[in-house]
Amino acid sequence: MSPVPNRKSLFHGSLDVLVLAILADGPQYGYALLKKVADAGNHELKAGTLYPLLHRMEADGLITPTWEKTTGRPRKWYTLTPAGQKALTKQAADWQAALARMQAVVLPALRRVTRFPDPPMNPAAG
Amino acid sequence: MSPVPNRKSLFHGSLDVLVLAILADGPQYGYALLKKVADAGNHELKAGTLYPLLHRMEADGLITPTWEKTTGRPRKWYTLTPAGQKALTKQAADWQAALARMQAVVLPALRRVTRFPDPPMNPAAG
DNA sequence: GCCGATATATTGTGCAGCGATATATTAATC
DNA sequence: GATTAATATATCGCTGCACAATATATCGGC
Repeated sequence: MSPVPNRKSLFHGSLDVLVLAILADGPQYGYALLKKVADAGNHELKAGTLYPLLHRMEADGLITPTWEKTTGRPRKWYTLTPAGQKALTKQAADWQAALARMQAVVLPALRRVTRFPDPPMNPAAG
Repeated sequence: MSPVPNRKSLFHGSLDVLVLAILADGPQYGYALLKKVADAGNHELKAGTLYPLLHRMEADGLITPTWEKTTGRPRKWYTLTPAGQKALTKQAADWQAALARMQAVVLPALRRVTRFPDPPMNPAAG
């Protein structure tokens, strides 16, 4: 296990959930993940972000690597372990809960502001 | 304006959206925000996080302060400016979009993993 | 006088995410 | 055969968010 992370921020670790979720669909190698996430229109995942993240997840036993020798540079395929599936279940559920609470505040506010974009200065106008 | 922030991470700035959204409902002072967020079951907002955040938003002209002299320590009420409303509109909309893309990946994966929590080792069982 | 609650604020630290860079392999282009 | 581009993994240093710790101020209750 890597040292206890300080992931306290509201949606810190959402990248972990994203990667775990993709791997739940089947093994992937890093470069393919980069392209996949970029193509899906999701927040562009950078190589300098992904590879350390994969190493962390591997160190935590959530994913396990297999080298594939193809033409060109060899690919490192990552497979979700049972521990990884468990982590995905928990983290994704936590994420859903946090999301719901967040949405309960944001959606009404968004509606309110969208409906009244620039409230009049004149109190008689209300 | 403060120098261009490096807010690139997936849901970085979600705290900003949360605070802006609450302020869209009416002016609040810092300590009340702390209690409000904690009571709402949302990720507990810490004083060491909130006050610098409020100062940043004030410096960016998104909110404007008014001191209230009450019994006890004076309160600093923050009101959403028109610029703040505009920022909320945009940031919350961006947030919704990012969310939808994220959910499109996470929800199916969560269902899949929940339905097959521990796939059998025996290939003949498939 | 002291403690606890209320209330704002600053300082130092940990670390996630990123830009920049390095490295390896192959195919295409010059 | 040198150069470029695409594929593919990896590391290092920087920035800035969020937090713990701490300081400060005012009031009420003991």
